[in-house]
Amino acid sequence: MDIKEKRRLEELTGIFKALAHPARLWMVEQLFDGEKCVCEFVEVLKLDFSTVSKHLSILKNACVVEDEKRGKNVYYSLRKKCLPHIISCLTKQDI
Amino acid sequence: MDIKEKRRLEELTGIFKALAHPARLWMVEQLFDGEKCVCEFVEVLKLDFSTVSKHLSILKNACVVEDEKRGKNVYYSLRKKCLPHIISCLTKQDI
DNA sequence: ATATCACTTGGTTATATTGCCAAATGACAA
DNA sequence: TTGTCATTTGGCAATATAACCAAGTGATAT
Repeated sequence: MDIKEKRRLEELTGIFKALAHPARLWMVEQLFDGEKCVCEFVEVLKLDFSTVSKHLSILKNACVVEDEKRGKNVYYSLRKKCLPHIISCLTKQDI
Repeated sequence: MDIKEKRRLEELTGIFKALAHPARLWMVEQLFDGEKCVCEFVEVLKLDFSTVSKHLSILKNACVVEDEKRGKNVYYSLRKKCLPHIISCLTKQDI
């Protein structure tokens, strides 16, 4: 296994790691129907602002989501557009 | 968020967790072109037999792979057949 | 300029994951 | 039966992850 292959695997596992937490996966699913700002997540998840922010930065670093600051708020939106399809595949039994 | 929704998220994150390790992801990819026995993985990964076996059991518990004992060997094969497609989607930039 | 709002970053502690070694298991072979 | 091979399980130490609180930042409002 060469260095290039190792980097490919690390990038891919980075995406899976990012999705491998209930709060993060839930937030990703919320983005399926459009952007949300951080405070909207904090309200529902009942986690500390800092915790939610860190979760989102993990998703951002993995290129799963992207952010945009507008006014006082930061809006997150889905970057990996295939995720709704992927999650639907994985949810079905034995496909 | 109700109990059923929590269980759904945990099952899904279980799959992503299983894929969120380079050695496990690599093994999953090896299974794309057919079953392999544990010793074949051990040889290439240069990890302890016990380590590889535990990795495979994580993948099995997440329903990503299945195993079958034949003679002295245990053969693992892919159960989530959509994974080649999923990985190809996630590998492409911004899709 | 100062305050406030909506975050992000740093630091700490609790918990989970990963790796190895050693020991147990289960199938086949002698 | 005794041994060996292929694998799993148990236990432990090292490392990584996740949560909170506190402090920092950067935009708007006063």
